[in-house]
Amino acid sequence: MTRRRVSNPLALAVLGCLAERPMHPYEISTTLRSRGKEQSIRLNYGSLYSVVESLQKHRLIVAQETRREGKRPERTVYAITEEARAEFEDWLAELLSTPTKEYTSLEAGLSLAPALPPDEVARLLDDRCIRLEMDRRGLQAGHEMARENGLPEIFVIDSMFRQAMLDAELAFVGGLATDIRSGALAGTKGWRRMHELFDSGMTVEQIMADPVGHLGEEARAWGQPHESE
Amino acid sequence: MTRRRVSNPLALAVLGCLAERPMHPYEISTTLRSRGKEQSIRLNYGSLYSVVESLQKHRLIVAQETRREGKRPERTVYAITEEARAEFEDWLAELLSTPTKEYTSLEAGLSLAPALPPDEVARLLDDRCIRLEMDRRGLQAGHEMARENGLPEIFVIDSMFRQAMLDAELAFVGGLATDIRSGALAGTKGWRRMHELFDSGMTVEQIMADPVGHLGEEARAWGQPHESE
DNA sequence: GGCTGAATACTCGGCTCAGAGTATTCGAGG
DNA sequence: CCTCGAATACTCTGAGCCGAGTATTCAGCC
Repeated sequence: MTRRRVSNPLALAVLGCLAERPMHPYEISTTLRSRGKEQSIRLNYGSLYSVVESLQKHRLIVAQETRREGKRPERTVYAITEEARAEFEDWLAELLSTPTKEYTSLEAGLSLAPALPPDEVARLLDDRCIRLEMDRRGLQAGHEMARENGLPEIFVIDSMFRQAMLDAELAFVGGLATDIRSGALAGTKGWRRMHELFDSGMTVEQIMADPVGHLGEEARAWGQPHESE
Repeated sequence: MTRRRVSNPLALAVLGCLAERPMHPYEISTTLRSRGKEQSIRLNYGSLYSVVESLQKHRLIVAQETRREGKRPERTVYAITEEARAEFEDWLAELLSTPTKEYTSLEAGLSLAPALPPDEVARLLDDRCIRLEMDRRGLQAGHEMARENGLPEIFVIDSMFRQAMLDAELAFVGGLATDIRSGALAGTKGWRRMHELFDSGMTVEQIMADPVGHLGEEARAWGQPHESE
């Protein structure tokens, strides 16, 4: 049991919608989309309907009426329960106040980066910078449009956060590419030497049998596991 | 089909290990842990074994031998295929060069934050800052320890990235809490007024029937969906 | 008045993933 | 020499998630 009865953030958004007024699932999805929330909360039909069902099972929402309009498929309108209003606020408060470890793909990539030669990594990171800058311009344009439409910052705060993170990533990645090329990043010399040895047909095992001999004094501690807690 | 035959980043780490030498799954897991990669790549047994099976199914790794040592459970040693070496490098290059949209829980929280009153949000964000600073100290300590052990920066670059992101989050969240309290964040006045009306028993629907009347001139555009692409 | 494409409103099956549980062996300490 | 906990090496099951697919209606346009 993952602490919360229902753990998908989409469920929180559903509760948020139903806290305003009863709706049927499809209406929830269009509401969320029209408010731009699907940028911040993963939304797709499969998850939506299973989340709704799960919320219902846990009595956080109740089916209010099932009716059909004309010959359209029938729609079930759900309402939030009193208990769930408290749950909603509590959960939202937790999201805001409590950081949780999140795994990003760049982090995964960086952790394995030494497997590629340094200059290639630098080139790939430059590539990334270009793409990040494009994304950034997109976000920026969205903010300008929001402002022109009189939509205040608080309603696009999630997007502003994304932009701040994007800026930080841009700064880090750009700096890293530079430091790899200049050698300012500690360990780059050994890293480069290692790939030269690979190119001349050596294997990791051969090199690691005598790191200092092959890579120089700086490689003395490389074999050792880095504990930390 | 999600582009890559196997999409879990753990699979990439597995290929990375097997690129060094053949191993059995449990050895892969201990290797990854001893190198601190489980901080950057989600690793647990269930996923490890299903990822290995999936890699095998797609002929990216092959079972080399199955042997038992004493009465220990038998272990299957896997080796990487030539094809998979290329796949590994290509995938890793993609991770580094191509940003992908990632959903974070804070972003989800921020997108729904207007549902709580501004002063409570500011308080929650202060809380978050405290916790972020604790996490930051932990990372910092890890880096100092790594340096003392002679482990160069390139081998903890993923952790340094995490720290950079953490710093950016800290700056954003701290600034946001301040701006909410000072009113420097556009829309805060209406946001606060709205919760005062809630407290006096009004519903979202009643307010939204006449936003300007209830919230003032700045709320003219609030009902409208914010398109942007 | 018939066609087309967008919008409405879901359903379904397969795949991934988590993580608790199991069974054995080894080493240290009393 | 016996026990107890840590390490070894997985297995299993159910929950969650995805997104392509389905079926219908409606508005616009020639």
